[in-house]
Amino acid sequence: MQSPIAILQSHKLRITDCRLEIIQEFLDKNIALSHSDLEETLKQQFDRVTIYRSLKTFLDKDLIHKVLDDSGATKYALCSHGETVHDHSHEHVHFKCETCGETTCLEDITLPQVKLPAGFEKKEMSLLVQGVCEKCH
Amino acid sequence: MQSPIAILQSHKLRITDCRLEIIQEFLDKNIALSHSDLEETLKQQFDRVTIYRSLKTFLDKDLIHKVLDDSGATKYALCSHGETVHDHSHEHVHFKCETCGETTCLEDITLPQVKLPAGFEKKEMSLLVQGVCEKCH
DNA sequence: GTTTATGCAAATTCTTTGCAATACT
DNA sequence: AGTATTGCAAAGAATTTGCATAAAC
Repeated sequence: MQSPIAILQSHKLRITDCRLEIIQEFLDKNIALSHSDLEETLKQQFDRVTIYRSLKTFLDKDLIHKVLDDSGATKYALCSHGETVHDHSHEHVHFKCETCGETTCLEDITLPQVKLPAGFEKKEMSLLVQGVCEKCH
Repeated sequence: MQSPIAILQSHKLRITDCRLEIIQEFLDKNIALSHSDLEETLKQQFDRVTIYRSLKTFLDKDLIHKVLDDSGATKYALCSHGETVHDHSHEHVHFKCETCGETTCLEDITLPQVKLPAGFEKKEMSLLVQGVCEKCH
């Protein structure tokens, strides 16, 4: 299905060890990851800066997106697990477990229309639900 | 209505200049503020650390809450502007303007019920809408 | 008078930048 | 070969901690 190499190629990015491992980690874990999460878990040891720059590049190329988090940590997740890259789901729904701290994407949930006050233009919506996940019950 | 002194007293907190000014700033601006926002705008010059600790104390006492932000900055807003301190506090709806960067609370909007997958327990929900506010149009 | 908050110094963590060396296409 | 990425050093934010002084109750 989705291989790290294919993902990089489809975003016209050069294939490097660091990038491959980061993407692999996102695919494996399937939860939102922060820079320090990656720094700790990547098998190979990469420079902190390299990981920062990889994340920035991925953000710029819409390969990952930021996931809201209340802890102050900046977390990221892969965009559109499926194939539709252009579809640009500007709606993000995530669940963060207060016990284990893991943030997962709730794929199936669609956000209702929100009617904003006059003069406000909506471009993007993110819903973060916090509670306890099934693993921690 | 809501005076900084009354707010501190009702939360059983000592009344100090720094705390009063921080609360006054939240009341005046009525937008989510970060530590550095406060550091820049408070009339009196307080130590960075004092502001950090005031915010932490306010968080602990549920006088303020964190407001989600994609920029990495940790922002805060007063809890329950009105008097109703009951259940509504567990739903936050905010609008962040991509142009001016200001985050405002959308009081009137109520979040729809979200049905989580089995095993997930919901405790809190935060919706962040991003776009352009009326001032920036 | 006791308790709590403040200011200062300093330590940590988080993130960015410049530059030469290296790897990718 | 030419361009982009990496690693290293170092700078700059953001946040936390310890301790003596000062302020609040």
